[in-house]
Amino acid sequence: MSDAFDRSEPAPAPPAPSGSRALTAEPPYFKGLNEEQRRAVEATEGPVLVLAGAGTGKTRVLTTRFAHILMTGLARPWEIVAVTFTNNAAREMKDLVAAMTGRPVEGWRLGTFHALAARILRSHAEAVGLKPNFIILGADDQLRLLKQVMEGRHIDDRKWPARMLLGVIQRWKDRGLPPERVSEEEGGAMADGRLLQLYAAYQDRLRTLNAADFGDLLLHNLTLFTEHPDILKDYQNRFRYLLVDEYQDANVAQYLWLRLLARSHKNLCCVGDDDQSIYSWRGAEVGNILRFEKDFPGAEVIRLERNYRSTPHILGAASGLIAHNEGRLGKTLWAGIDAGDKVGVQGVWDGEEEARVVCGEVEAKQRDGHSLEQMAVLVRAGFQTREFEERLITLGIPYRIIGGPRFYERREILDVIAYFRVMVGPDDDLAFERIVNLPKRGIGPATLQSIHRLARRRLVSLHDACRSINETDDLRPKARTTLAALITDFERWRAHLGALNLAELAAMVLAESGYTEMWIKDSSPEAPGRLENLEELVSVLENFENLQDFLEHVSLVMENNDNATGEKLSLMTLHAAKGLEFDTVFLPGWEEGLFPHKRSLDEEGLKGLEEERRLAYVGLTRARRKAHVTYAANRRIYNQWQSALPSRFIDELPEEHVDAMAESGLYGAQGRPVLRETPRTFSFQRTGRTPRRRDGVILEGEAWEIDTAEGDSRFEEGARVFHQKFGYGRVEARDGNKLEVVFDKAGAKKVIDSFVEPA
DNA sequence: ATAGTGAGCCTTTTT
DNA sequence: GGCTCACTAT
Repeated sequence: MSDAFDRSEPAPAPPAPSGSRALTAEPPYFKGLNEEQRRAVEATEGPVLVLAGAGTGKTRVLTTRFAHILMTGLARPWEIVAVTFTNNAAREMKDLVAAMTGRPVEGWRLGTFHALAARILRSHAEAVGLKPNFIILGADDQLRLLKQVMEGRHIDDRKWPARMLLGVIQRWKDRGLPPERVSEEEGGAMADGRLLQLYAAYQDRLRTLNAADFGDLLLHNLTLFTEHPDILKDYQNRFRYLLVDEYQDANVAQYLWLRLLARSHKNLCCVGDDDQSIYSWRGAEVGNILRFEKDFPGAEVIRLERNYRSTPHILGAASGLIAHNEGRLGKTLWAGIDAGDKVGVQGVWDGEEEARVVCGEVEAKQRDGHSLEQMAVLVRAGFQTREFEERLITLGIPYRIIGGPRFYERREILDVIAYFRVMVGPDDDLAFERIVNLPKRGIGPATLQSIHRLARRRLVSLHDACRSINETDDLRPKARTTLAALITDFERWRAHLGALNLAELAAMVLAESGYTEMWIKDSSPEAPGRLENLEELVSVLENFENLQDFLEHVSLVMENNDNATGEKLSLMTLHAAKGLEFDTVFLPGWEEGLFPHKRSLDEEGLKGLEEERRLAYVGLTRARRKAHVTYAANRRIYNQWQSALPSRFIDELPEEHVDAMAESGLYGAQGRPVLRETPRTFSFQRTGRTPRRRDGVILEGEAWEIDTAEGDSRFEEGARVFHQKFGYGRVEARDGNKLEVVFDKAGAKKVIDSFVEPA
């Protein structure tokens, strides 16, 4: 943090009145704001809650407010803190404000909660027992660390999955509770009643490793602020205006953080929508928004209800749906445009047909001149995208998946980063452990354990233990020399740290460690993609001065950017879609069990159901002109066919805003496999809009595949074929509809005829 | 002792 | 279908 630089910047002068605007004192950015929006922008002093329904210009208000504070000289750029939840939102806001004000963005306190908290923590790391260069652990490391701690305490990972325990610990952190503040009972019977101990031990390990996980960033901030009032005071004085986006997503820790920072000046403006609260499972607390007026006495509440996005039919459908929820603040959205199309609701036979129908509709829209950029498929769960992807590939429709595994969560990226981490901080045991046998060096679990023992005995890190391993005869000579060589390698690379630029250094490490070679030799179909990612990583490194900065960037900010170019259809989860909008939105999978998701209902009951309903509300309100809901009677979920009823949410859509579509032929069997002994029990009724299954016959998976083939495969021996997963290959042998194909990359595989297409 | 193979597990949402 | 765990061949 370069405060000296920030503070040396001169205070902004009030905007110079431009010639044409000279008569009206009103700044240009006010143009087009409605009454309420303008009020939300102008009410700069004191606590303000802006209840902004979907599509009511929330982003506009937030950015204009930021610009307004800046341009009127109420505060200098670094005195305004603007917090978002996603990097995307932060970037968007930055761009918009920069465009509005024409000012450079350096020194702005605009970012995600996590990024801002990390920055503060770096400045005062010692106060919470960390060093300023602490590393931020991702999900992967967290889990491994917890597993290690569990192993040390003989807590059975089978009986108490580390994943689950980590979840509980994270919820504690979300509530701002360090181990010493969790009540004894709360741990309950989990982990044989020792979960609380486990939490404490986990935190100890983190500190020893000079590491923080995501939750710690906020948690340590709270500790810092409460134990060091002088530091808090400093930030309270510095941060004169606080702006918060998506307040309904804030967890308790984030709420406390805001409350501490806003305590003296109270200039806190939170924008949110209780109807779009969809993150309770990761600790978000709708109560925050419902309690705002109580928490901040004298708060002004401004409602934005004029919707600028969707047609009345879409709004009507969404409003009718969300009205089934209790305990909301209540808003009445209204639109000023023509009615538009009703929400389409369509039942289909199974997931495959659903993908066909939706993608067919996409093609039709495209032919009518609609841009793929303006269409999106929003699913409940990640796995649903697969069927769509397959269909889109077949049809040759370009698409992008938003969300999905983050760039930095990919295996190869984590591996390389682990190399870097060991270079920067040799004591980073987690990173060291990750790469010590990567590529394979013959250092197996047994050898690793000896190293652990030695490290513990001498109270040094794994890296240092290896360095002195030659003094002992714990290990076989072979392992010893390998390890010695690895340590030497690291020392050599480390020596180049200041001299070479990062990209060069990375290339060197990748080559000399044998890591790149490992993937070159790998014949799996993913290998080429991984190599590409490695190249991308190296090129990203060009932009960084030192590894520290890069590692921070990677763990907090870095996103997928491999799909930036070209016009594409967007595929994403409903969660990922929040804040976005499209002309046309497809909402597949509206079935009981999937949406609302069974697990949500099982675990959270009515609360879970209401959150699912809000998710449906979010989905519908993403659409500007048209929303298509579909549901399938049968779905294959990990290789098992399951039948399902249409989602209750479909029944909750007001009839007058819905158009139930039943295309003849959709249910006809022509061109489709005829299923033996499995009469079609799912029929669409033209009159009612909620078709129901008449009985519960379940479709067998085997019948499906066998009956797909009419006879022998359509492929000749020797034919070139393409498989979505394995790539290109050559048919070697046939057996009915089964083919034996030797793939160029993936080797010989037996595949079903229908899974490949002519190359 | 390690690496490669096969069986059985789960599978929402993510900064 | 992916991941972890256990077994077997080297």
